[in-house]
Amino acid sequence: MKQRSTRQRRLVLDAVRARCDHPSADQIYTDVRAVDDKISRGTVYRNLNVLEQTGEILHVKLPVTDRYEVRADRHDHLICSRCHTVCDVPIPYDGALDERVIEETGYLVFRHRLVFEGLCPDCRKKIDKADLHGE
Amino acid sequence: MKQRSTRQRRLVLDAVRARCDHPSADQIYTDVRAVDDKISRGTVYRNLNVLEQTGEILHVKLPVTDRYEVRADRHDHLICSRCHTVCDVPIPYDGALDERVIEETGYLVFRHRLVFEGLCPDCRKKIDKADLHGE
DNA sequence: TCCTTATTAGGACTTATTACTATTATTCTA
DNA sequence: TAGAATAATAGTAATAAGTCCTAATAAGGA
Repeated sequence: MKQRSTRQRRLVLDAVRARCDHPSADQIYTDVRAVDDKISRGTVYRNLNVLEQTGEILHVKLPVTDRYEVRADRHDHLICSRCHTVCDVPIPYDGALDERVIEETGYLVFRHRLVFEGLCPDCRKKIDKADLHGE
Repeated sequence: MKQRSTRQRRLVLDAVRARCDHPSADQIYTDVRAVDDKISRGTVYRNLNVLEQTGEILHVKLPVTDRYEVRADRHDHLICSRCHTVCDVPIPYDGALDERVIEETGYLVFRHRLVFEGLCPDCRKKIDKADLHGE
């Protein structure tokens, strides 16, 4: 089952690369449709999975919905509870945590997913303003 | 909008308390239906949300689906990729991580969610056996 | 160029969850 | 303790995110 290079697959990869944020499958679908309005939803989902398998993109599973990004190395994420913007955390992935859990539990641990929840600087400002107005 | 104590709400809380694992909303729905086959899905979902708001139960958002449990303190989770069993990690919640991310990013961080992915001891055994048989 | 088969479009389907609406029942107050 | 106000309910429809299916298409090796 050797993989073929199709126009649709390239479009999906380009779409993920073109975004600097962490788009959802549906956002990628929308972007790709803007270039080719014949591409089907199933094709986009399947290719996102394929590209994840080959390591070309990263599949970030968030507490809410799945997101994708181009970075292939492991790292943690930060999501704003108000505007739902996602960003990477500038602290390295801590593999020692996985080792520690293996020792403590007897599980075989592949990896962990660490997501911080909070408010981004923009939303903090907006909420402070709203407070002044008695909301 | 003061909250009322209803039979259905108590049933939902009892159902979460009765389980030692991390049931999904649908599992709770099934359990509650076994006691009262008139309770509606919407009521179960709504009450799980209400009980989370009041702090009576904990809402654990996993990379896959949402789960609930009675423990009200923060802690991390471990999910088996094969049988999807969830368990608590016997390592304390690290609040210092949140502080560190606040300093590094300018976000206001409420909390983090840390989920380890791996294989539970049972599934490890089963997979080892399967290997011996050349699967 | 031709053949094999991976991949596709398009739609049906599934699963988890929320929204809607008329009805019921809890709790406050007289 | 009865009656009123309204929170909560059952039941169902609707939505969202993603998977599955099938006949048609096209990539890429011989």
